Amino acid sequence: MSKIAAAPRQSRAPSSPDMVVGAINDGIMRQRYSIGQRLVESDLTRDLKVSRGTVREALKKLSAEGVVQLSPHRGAFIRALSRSDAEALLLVLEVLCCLAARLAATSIAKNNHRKRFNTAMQSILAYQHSVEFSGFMEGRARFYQTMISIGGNAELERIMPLTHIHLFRTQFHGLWSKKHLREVFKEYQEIANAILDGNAKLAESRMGKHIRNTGERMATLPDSAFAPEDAF
Amino acid sequence: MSKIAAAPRQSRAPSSPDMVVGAINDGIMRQRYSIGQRLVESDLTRDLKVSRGTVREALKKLSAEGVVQLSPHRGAFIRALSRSDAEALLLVLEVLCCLAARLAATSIAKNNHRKRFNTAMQSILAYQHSVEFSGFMEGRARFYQTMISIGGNAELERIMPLTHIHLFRTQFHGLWSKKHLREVFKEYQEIANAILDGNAKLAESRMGKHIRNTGERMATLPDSAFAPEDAF
DNA sequence: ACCGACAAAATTGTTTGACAATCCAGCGCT
DNA sequence: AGCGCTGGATTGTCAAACAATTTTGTCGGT
Repeated sequence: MSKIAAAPRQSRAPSSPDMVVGAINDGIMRQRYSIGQRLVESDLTRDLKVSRGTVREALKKLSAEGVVQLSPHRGAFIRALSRSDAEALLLVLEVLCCLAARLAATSIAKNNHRKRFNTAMQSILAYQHSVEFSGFMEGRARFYQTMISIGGNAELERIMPLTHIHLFRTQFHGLWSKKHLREVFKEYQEIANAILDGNAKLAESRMGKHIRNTGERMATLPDSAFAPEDAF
Repeated sequence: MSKIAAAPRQSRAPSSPDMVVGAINDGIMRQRYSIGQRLVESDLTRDLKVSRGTVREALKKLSAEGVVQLSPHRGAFIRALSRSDAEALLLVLEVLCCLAARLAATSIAKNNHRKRFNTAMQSILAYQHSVEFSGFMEGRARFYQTMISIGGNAELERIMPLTHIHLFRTQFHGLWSKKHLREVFKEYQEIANAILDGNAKLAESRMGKHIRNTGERMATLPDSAFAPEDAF
C-alpha cells in the first residue's frame, strides 16, 4: 500500500539563518535599515558573526518572502514599494485580511482565543497617544499575528505577507497625518469589536473597508514616498 | 531630500539555485519525486552537478514557497498535505484565485491579452480527452500563470502558491473520477468564457464556485490520500 | 521474537578559503 | 561633458572540513 509518508514538522531552537532573518526583520522594523538600502554580505557576516553561506540562505528566504529584493551580482536591497507596487499589494492584502478577520471571528469563542485577542488589542491601544515608532509597529504586528493565529489557518499564517505589512508601514509611517492615525485606531477598534462579537460578516466587511481606506490615505502621499516605477 | 533609493529588479539568465528550484518543481510535476519523499542534499549535488551551498539555497527558497518542508537535522521533504492542510489551502486559494479571475477579466481587453489567454486555454483543452499526466498539469499551470499575468498584479504573481497548486494536483491526481474531471474541464471553460467576456463579477463568482467544488470533490477522497495530521 | 542501550554510519548545520564573473567608481582622454 | 578603461569591491559558485544530530545496526537480556 502506498501510504503517504509522514512529513515531520519543525519545532526547535531557531537555526542560524533564521536568526539572521530575524535580525534583518527587526532591523527594518526599528529603522536600523532604511527602505531601499543595500545589504552587503560581508557586513552581515561581520555584524552577526555568521558565515557567508548562512547569510546567503537567510537572504534567499527573505527574498522569497518579498522583504528584500535580490539583484544578480548587485546584492540584496530592502524592498521599496513603488506606487503601483503598493496598490497591487493592497489588493492582495484586502482579500487575505478579510479572510483572516472572518476566520478569527468564527473561532473567537474557542479555547482562550478571546483572552489572547484582547491582550493583543491592548498592545496596540497602548500606543494610541504615543508617537513611539517601533513599539507601535510591534503592537500592530502582534495584533495581526494573533488574529491570524486564532483563525487557525496554517496556510494563511504561512503566506500572509506580514513582513510586507511591516515594510509597508515602515515606508509610509511618519508621512501620515494625525487625523489619519486617529482614523486608523478607530478602524482597528471596530474590527476588533466585530471579531470579539463573533460576527464574521461584519469583521470581514470592516476589515475590507479599513484596507480600502488605507489605499485612499496612501493615494494622498506624494511621489517622494514611493520608489520609482520600474523601467520596462 | 531623502528620496527612496531605486530598487533594481532582476531580468537575467537563471542562477544556479534557480535551476535547482526548477528541477525540483519539475520533478514533482512529472512525479519523479513522490509526495512526502525526502530530498537528500548529496543526491541533489550529484544529480544536478552543483555544490551543496547552492542546493541548500534552493531548498531554503522552496521551503519559503511551501513546496518542501525543512525539518532540522532531518532534511527536506516534498510537502504532503493533511486533510486540514488541504482545507486551509483551499480557503486561501479561493480568495486569491477569485481576485486573479477578477483582475484578468478587467484587463482582458488590453494589449495582446486576449490572444495570450486563448492560447493558454488551448493548452488545457488539448488534454481534455487525454490521460497524460504531466502535460495536463503543465497546461493547467500555464492557464493559471497566464490568468495572473494578465491581471497585472505583481504581488499576486509573487505570492500565489502556484507551486502549491502543482503539489495539490499531484497529490490528488489519479484519485479523481472521470466524472470529476469532466466537471473540472467544464468549470474551467466557463471561467475562461467569463474572463474573455470581460465580466469581472461573473469570472470571480465562477472561480469561487470552482474552488468550492474542488473542496467538495476533495472531501470524498479517502484518508489514505492525505498525510496524517500533526501531533500537537 | 521483542525490547532497550549503545556504538557506528549517514546526514545536516556551519565555517573557512578560494576563485571566476560581474558591477561600479574613479581616471584619463577627447 | 561625455567616453572607454581599469582596478577594486562584491557577488556567484565550488570544495573541503568538522561539529551536531539523527538514523541505523548490533548486541544482550527477557
